[in-house]
Amino acid sequence: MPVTMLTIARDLNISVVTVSKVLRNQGRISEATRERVLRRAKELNYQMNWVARSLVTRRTYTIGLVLPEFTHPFFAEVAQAVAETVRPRGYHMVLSCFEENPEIEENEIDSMLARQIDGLIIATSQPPEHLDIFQRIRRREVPYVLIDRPIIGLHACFVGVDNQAIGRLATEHLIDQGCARIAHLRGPDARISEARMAGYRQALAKRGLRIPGSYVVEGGHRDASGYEGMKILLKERPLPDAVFCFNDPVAIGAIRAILEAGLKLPGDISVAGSGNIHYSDLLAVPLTTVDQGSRRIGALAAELLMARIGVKTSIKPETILIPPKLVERQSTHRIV
Amino acid sequence: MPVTMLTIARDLNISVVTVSKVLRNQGRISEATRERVLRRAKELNYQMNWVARSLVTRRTYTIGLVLPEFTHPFFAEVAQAVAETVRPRGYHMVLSCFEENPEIEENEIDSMLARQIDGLIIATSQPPEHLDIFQRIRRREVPYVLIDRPIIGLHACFVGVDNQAIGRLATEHLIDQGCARIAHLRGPDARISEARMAGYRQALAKRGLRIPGSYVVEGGHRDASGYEGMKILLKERPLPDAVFCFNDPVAIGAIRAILEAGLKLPGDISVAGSGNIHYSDLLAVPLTTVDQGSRRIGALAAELLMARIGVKTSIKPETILIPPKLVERQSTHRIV
DNA sequence: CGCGGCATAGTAACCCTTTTCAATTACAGG
DNA sequence: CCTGTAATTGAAAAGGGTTACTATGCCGCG
Repeated sequence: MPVTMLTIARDLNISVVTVSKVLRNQGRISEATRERVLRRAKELNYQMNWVARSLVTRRTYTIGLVLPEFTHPFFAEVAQAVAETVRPRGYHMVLSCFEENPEIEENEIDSMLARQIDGLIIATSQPPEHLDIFQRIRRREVPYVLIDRPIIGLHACFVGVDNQAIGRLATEHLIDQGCARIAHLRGPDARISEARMAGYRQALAKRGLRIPGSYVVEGGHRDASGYEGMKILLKERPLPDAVFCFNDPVAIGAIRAILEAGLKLPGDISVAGSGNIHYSDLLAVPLTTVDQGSRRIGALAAELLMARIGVKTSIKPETILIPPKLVERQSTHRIV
Repeated sequence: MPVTMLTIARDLNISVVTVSKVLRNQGRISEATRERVLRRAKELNYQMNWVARSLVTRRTYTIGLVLPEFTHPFFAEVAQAVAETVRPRGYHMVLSCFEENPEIEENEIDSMLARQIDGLIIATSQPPEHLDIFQRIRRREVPYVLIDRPIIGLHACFVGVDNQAIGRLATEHLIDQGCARIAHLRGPDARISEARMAGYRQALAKRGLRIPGSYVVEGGHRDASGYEGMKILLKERPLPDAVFCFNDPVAIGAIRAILEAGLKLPGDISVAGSGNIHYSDLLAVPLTTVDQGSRRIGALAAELLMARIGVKTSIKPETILIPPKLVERQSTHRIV
């Protein structure tokens, strides 16, 4: 019932091969038949069956984007950038969200591989001791690039932000504002969180500041854990005069806790986050943050991936670190 | 090179048909061969080629989600809900973002159809006079459900919020708070925006309030146009004492304009939005808004679609209107 | 007149799986 | 020993394209 190349071929008393060649603009075809084919195709409203084509060409013109969640503005922006980069080149993007669950992530990737996607962009949650899935990707010879969360020792492309620089940038800024008792609400136990904390410590060391160990509180990556973490910090004596937060949601949670405690912000405590999420300039207190260039990460990752699709010679993996940029707002204004 | 059913079949000296049957748990197969096949498949790490399967079954187990943008929190939440609903049923989601451009939307949908997706969820930008694309979808007999933006007269499933109720709810709330000069920053010229305005007018009429026509300002759907629109409203005399905004981003823009003008919020002017986007309780002034149940919209649309995939008897289109819920926050607190 | 060369069209095989239906085997019953 | 039935297995044909190679016709040229 659906119109295929065979329909056109029979109508015109030619072979499907000729139709195929015309439709792909490939091979020597006389102008006359080319036009007949094109016209009939339009009349019948012929649409290529990409599944059939994919079966033989082994290209689906579809890439997979695997993210922990979309509702986090950072990932939403990455996704949009990837989609926009990839669309003009005729690629589709299948999107999967694994809710920070490594098993779901693994299954989704396997399932994408089974569907023969041409490439993968992944913000992985795999622990460093369980990297099977990447071997499986490699065995299939599907190019992939990691974003946001690097895995050291994995011979793979990576596009992300320089997390240590984020920690340095934010902390130095707080020091520059006159803060001396700078606490840190760190993220979940993972590479990123550690890098940011390393930057934090580095900045403190460079400026000769010593901070009690209890000033660093481990938490999650959402506002709820920022709220809880800040409540712990608020019991510290002496009270910190600044907090560098793992990311903006955590900072937002922290701000809520601070304001609830009746403290002034800025004034009693300054807060800096990271991510520069949309609307962070419209919060209760406009948030000083570090921009991670989420759109650039998405666009660059997509371009890197495109460049690797279809080239047999496995090029050397590439790592792109986007330098972060401080965005100064009210939450860290100097108290005069 | 890749391991296929044929690889397994040859290894075991049986036919691919048998392998296929085992792998699908279908047809009568002796326990002995079933186990041999399963074991060999695991040994070889066999992965089904879904493209090949799709070609014959005409099912890709992939649905398309077509949105104007992901960075808008509403759509991000919808997307996440769709993904989570669809994943446990073995479906993938290809996501496309058309940047409010009807032509891109059309192309993307066509291209998804060519890739044989099993169903579509669309937040369309097509003008009511140009509905070709929906005919094309229908001709392919691909089920689809519209979300967020209905098209009257199009015999199609729809899941969205009751926009008129949103306008009523927000406006009545403002009236209850003692406001009498209630302005409206309406959205772009489209059905949604009109419905919300209709609800706004309805509430005013019901309470016997008359409002000058200049109190309604047309704009876009982003914070920038809320900012501009509010600046226009601020020139009105008498000054409005409340604004019902098309959505939260517009409300956020309006708040910025109000605060910049040195007015008190709430106090001089109350602001209500719609959407209840993540973080709207953490804004400079926590925003009273109307929750649109974005997650429910995504989940219900996905379920509706799933229910229609694979059933030949084209069921009657269904319309689900989610009743909105008022979320009261500081931006409309009664001034005592 | 025969041959090489070019432009165009077509044949057959293949991509990997499912589906339909026929073939084979085993076994019970007459 | 023959027949009928049930349980397994397999052969062949899709499904809609692409690819490599072959066939055809026409031309100019030695």
